[in-house]
Order: sequence, then structure tokens, then C-alpha cells
Amino acid sequence: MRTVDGPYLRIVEQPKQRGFRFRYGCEGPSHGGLPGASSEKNRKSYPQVKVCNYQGAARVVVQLVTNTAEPHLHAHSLVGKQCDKGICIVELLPKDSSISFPNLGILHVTKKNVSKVLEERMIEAYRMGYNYGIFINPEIDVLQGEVRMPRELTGRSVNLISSASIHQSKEMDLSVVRLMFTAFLPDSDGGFSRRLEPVISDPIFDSKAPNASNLKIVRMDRTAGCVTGGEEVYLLCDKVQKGQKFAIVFKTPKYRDQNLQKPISVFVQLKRKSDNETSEPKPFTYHPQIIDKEEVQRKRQKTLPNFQDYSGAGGGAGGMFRGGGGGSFIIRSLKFPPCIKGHFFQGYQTYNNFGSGYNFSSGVGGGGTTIKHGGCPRCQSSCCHYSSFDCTITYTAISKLYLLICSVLDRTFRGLHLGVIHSQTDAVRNLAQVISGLPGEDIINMRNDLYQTPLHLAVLTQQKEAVEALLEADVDITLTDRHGNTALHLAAQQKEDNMLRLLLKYKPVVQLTSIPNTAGLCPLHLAVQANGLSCVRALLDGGADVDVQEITCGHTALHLATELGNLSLAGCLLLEGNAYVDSVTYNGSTPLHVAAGRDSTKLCALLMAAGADPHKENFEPLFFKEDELCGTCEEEEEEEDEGYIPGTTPLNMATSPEVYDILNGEEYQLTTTVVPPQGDMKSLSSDTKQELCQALEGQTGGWESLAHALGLGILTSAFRLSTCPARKLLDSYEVSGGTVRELVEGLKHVGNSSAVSLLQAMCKEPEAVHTTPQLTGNID
DNA sequence: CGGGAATCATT
DNA sequence: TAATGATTCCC
Repeated sequence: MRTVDGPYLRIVEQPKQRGFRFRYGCEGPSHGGLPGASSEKNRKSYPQVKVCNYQGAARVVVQLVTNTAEPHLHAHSLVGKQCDKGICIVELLPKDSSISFPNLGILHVTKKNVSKVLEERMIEAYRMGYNYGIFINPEIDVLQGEVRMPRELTGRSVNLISSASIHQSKEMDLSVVRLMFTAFLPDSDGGFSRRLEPVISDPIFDSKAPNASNLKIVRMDRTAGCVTGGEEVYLLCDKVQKGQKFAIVFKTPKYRDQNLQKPISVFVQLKRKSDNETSEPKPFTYHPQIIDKEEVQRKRQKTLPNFQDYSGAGGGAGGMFRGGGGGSFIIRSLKFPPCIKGHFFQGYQTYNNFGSGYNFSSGVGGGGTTIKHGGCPRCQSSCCHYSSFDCTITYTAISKLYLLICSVLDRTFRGLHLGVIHSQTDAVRNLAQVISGLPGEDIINMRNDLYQTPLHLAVLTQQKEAVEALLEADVDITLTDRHGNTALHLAAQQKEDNMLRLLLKYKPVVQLTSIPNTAGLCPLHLAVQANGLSCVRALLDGGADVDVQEITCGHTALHLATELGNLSLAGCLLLEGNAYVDSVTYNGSTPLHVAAGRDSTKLCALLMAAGADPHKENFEPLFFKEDELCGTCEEEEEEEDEGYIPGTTPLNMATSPEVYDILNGEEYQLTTTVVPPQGDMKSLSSDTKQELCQALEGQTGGWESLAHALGLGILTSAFRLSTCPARKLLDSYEVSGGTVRELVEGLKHVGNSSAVSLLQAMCKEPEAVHTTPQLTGNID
């Protein structure tokens, strides 16, 4: 097409396609220029074109054209600095090869003026020779020789153009335009008459147009439900343009197969009736109906013919759902109150807040919600794989076994005595294996009304054998309860790490460590939130990704630990888990931002020691564009470039001088040692300390426990590297201002009686010595 | 800039 | 006519 060596025009930066509002004339000028596609809050950019294979002056004309296969002139106007008569003309300086357009506004023509304005636009384009490449009228279109002087219009041309404008205005979509750039190079006379091939940008959609919004489901309060339907789901929806969010509440429809045996994945998506625009689908899981005890009991009595009822082949109760996501549901929606606009909602609390604070009565919803059946639904013939003879036998067997397992686990969960259970765990193991070998049914994965599987219950009730039995029986470890928790999530929240380690021994479980529950939290996050150091360790040992982000804000475990002010967890994540110290959340914040923000000297020191960057900018602008703040600032046409607005660094966030100093690289140790330690550890002789060390080394796990008891747990890993960890511990404790009295308490706590008596014996003496005050009176 | 009231148009 | 949606204008 284009010769390689000739000059040509190329779009270097496209305009941003969405989020920009076309303005009416009555709204006045100065509403900000059309941004470039890669423009961001802190770093603005604008549409830009480049004249390639050319150096020298040029003139670039920008016009608005329609978003149709054959471009027409658009009736909207380009307005702004170098704009006139609806088009923009700029001169490219010889020193530049590209040119950007920082100040393009799009003026929305009113409906009744469309044809009038369009006609003016066409006439002007024709006069100036700017009608190349756009379709007006065949007879007009052929006349597009290079123009040195404005063309005169014949009466006939005027008529043709007039009728073309009337015709075209009828079809014109006023909610979308494209930019057409045409470059003109100077001819020998210096006139810009050498026209290059025009280029047309991507379409730009008016953000104010009713259907401009991208439909998007930002979050749903639940991602699973029962096949029977009728459960409320709250959707948080985004209208892609900044911040505006809607909540939609709907009830799940019945799944078409009420006899579903295994959970099935479907999709939820928003669908706008007017233009069939749809959002990205979000997964949703339908769980089988939970058959309650009486039901099971009743069915157990029945014989063969009813088995089909149970397994899904027969036309039992429920009746088939029409399928295809039929119904239009009742959609109630509301706009969020302005006070919370622009923020992400964290956790359920907020949901509850607005849920109870506002009533969802306004029937605003212009959209509909569709449940799309995704994936391959299980065929209805799940029981035709084995003969009816087998059915008779297995059915009874299954029922019995299932009841037993359920009752064992269920009763346990309701607080029945563990002793009773333990005697049955072998039975459970056997049963689990037997059952898993049975064809057709999936009983060991069956859920109760909280969507808990036997595995969930076994973990919750901390039954080691039951967990092992279930794992050996190859249960589905991926199944989630109604909060999206797998058994691993539940284990991660426990005080002890034994369930967790048990689960993690099974390789396939490890991949669950990166799965978020419905609150967006992975097991590691849950462990941190539960202040479960041992669980954190277990997860790290088990191969969990230490830097995994939670879904809502992109926090890592280190962010969360910092946010909670939990020094030992943060230390563990850094030292043992080798966590990336400068991981960033969705808004670009590092753990050090968090620590500085909460004014925590210790955490700042820890993070700095781990190499955190105190100058890292997040995406929160450090300041906003100066309004009337500084009268001294001369406003010399700084429209040209909005300038770079920096993000906020941890240093910016420091409020106390201590934190500020630490972030500036001052040794934390220094500041603490400059202040003389309050403690009296110095009063202990080196011999005493030596004996103390021995007493500690003698006790297995002694110094580690003591370290935790003294609040120095965070340093255990560091101590461990030393040849004499106990000694290191005591030194650190002394430096940090520890007292003998608290040391004794700590030793008592860890049950090291020999060390305790050792110290209590020594403590007497120094006190006696100190009772004689020295008077060096030198009073004048 | 973005929210929203007012007004116009359509069903 | 009332209800709903689109357009325009205002702050």
C-alpha cells in the first residue's frame, strides 16, 4: 500500500475511548481535554500523531468523523486552543516529528442543529480541501485536488451538500466520533498543499450518553447457591466511567436440573436490553440441593423404583427449569450515596451497612441479569452406567453409610463429645473408602445446608483421622462452603497448625493456597488475620505463595500484617517467607506506605531493614491540581501540559519525626540505644548470664519460647543463625531495655524453673549495694 | 470535571 | 396520561 520511504502520518497515541464527556455549547469551555489512551491520573497524556519519514514543517488538520465504515464528517465540533469552525489546525515545527493534542474538546451539537451544522462543516471542508477521504456526495467527492486557494462553490455544489447533510444527519450517531488527522506538507511556494493520506483514530464514546457505560460486575456478595434458586445475590456494578457504582439485587433462578449431584459452574452477567451489551461473565456455582435428614430417612425406606428419583434420572419432584437463563428477574438497583463513591468496598461490613441503610425500592434498573449456563452440564443419565440390580444393593448401602458419616461428623460439629467420635474414626475411614468406591454417587463430597462437606467438618472439628480418611478417599478438596472457603481456608484460621499441615501434606492441596474465598482472602491472609503465626509458617512451609494478593485491594500478607501492626508476623513473612518487601496493592501502596501511614516506628524499621523503598510512589496523587491555593503561581498557559503529579511516598506519609528519620535511613538501633535503656539487665554479672544461657540451652525450645514471651519472637530466625542463640537473645533483650523482673516472668511463663531460681538468687545482691547513696556534694 | 435537575421525546 | 428514557442545561 504505502511506499516504505515516503512520508506518512501515524497515530502515536490513540485518544481514550471511554470516560470522556462531550459538552454542549451551553456548558461553556474549559472542561479538560480529550485524554490519550494511556493517560492516567498522575501521568496525563494526549492523542498524538507523528509524521514519519519526514523532517520539516507540516500542518495537521484534525476533524471529527463518524464511526461508520465509510467515514462521514461529524456534526460535533472540535473545540479548544487551535480549533476553529469545528476543526483543529496545528503547525508542526521543523524540529519536531510528532505532535500531541492536549486540549481537544468535543462540542456536542444539539439534535435540532445537526443538519445545519453539518452543512456548514461540509461546505468549509470542501472550500479548504479538507474533504479528502470522507464521504459527502459522489459528485463532490471526486473534486479533491490539492488546494492552494479556497475553492468557490457552485450553486449545484451547495445544493448537493445541503441535501447530503440532511440525509447524513438522520443517521448520525451523536454518541460516538473518531478523529481524522490529515497532514499537509509545504510545497515549493511554502503553502501547505501536499496532502498525506489521512488517518482515523479509534472511536471515542461520549461518557454521558446513556448507553456509553461498560457493564461490569465489580463484586458479588456470593458466588454460589443452591439449585433450587431463590437466593438473593448482591452485585456491585461499575459503570467504568469513574467511580459510579450501582448495586443490583436479584434472586437466583432455579437451575434447570434440580437433581444435580455435583456442583456445577455457571456464569452471571449483566445484559442491557436496549443494545444487548453484556458484561464480562462472572462464575457462579450451583450446589446440589441438600437433602435433609427426614428426606434421606424416608428415601432409605423405599426400594428400587425410587432410587432413580434420588439419582436424577427420574422425573421426580422439581420439574426441569426451562434452561437458557430464561427469566428476567426483578432487578432493584440504586446509586451509591456520594459519600462512598470512588472507594472500593472492603469486606462484608460495608455491604451490610448500605444494605440496611438504604431501601432498594427504586425501580431504576435499565439492565437485566442473565444466568448463562456455562461449561458442560452433567448429562441427565448419570445412573445409566450401572444396572438396576446393583442399584438396589448399593442404594441401601450408600444410604446407611452416608447417614453414618454425616451423623458422625455432624454431631461432632454440634459439640458432641470427642471421645465418642474417636471410637468411630476407623469406621469413618473404612466407610469413606467404601463409599468412594461406589459408582455413581458422590456422597463423600455432599454438602450440608451451610455448604460444608465432610472435609470441612472434619477440619473444623479437628479430627485428624477423619481428615486423613477423607483425603485418602480422594474427596474433592476444591469444594467451598458458602463463604467460598475450602477446607484449607478453614484450617488456616485455626489457632493450631496441625490441620493445616495435615492438609498440606497432600500435594494437590497446595494449589488451593492461592484461591481466594468470597471475601477475596487466600489461606495465608486468613492466617495473618487470625494472628496465627504457626499457621503462617505451615503455609509457607507447605509452599504457599507468600506474595499472593487478596482480591479486594491487592494486599499481600505483609500488607495485612503491617496493617494489623503485627510485628512478629511481618518479621516472619519477611525473614522466613522471604516476602517481597515492596509488593504493591492496586493503588500502588507498599507495606511501608501502610506502616508509615499508621505511624509505626517498629514496622517501619523492620521494613526498612528488609530493604523497603521509602521513595516508592503509589498512585494516590500527592496533591491535587492547585486550585486557588497559590495566588503567586503565574498561570502562564499551563494548559499546555498538565504536568506530572507525583504519587505519595512512604516519606510523604510519615507524621512523626521518628518514623521520618527511620525512613531517611537512620538506624533504628541508634535511636533506641541513644536513649539509655530503662532496663536493669546490666546488673546481671556476665557469669550469671552465662549460667542463664546454659539453663536455656538445656531446655528444648527454651530460648525460642522465651523470645516469644519477651516480645522478641520476630528475631528468632536471626538468633537461630548464631552459635549461641540464647546469648543473642539475652543481649538483644538487654539492648531493648528489658528488666530482670520481666525476664523472670518470661522464664516462669516458659516453665524454666532452674533459670528462674538462678535469677531470683542473684537479684538480692545488687539491690543491697544500691542502698548507699554516694554524695559528692559540691555546692557553691 | 461530574452530578443531577429540567426539559423534551417516546411509548 | 403516566412512565420511562434521552437530551440539554446548570452548578
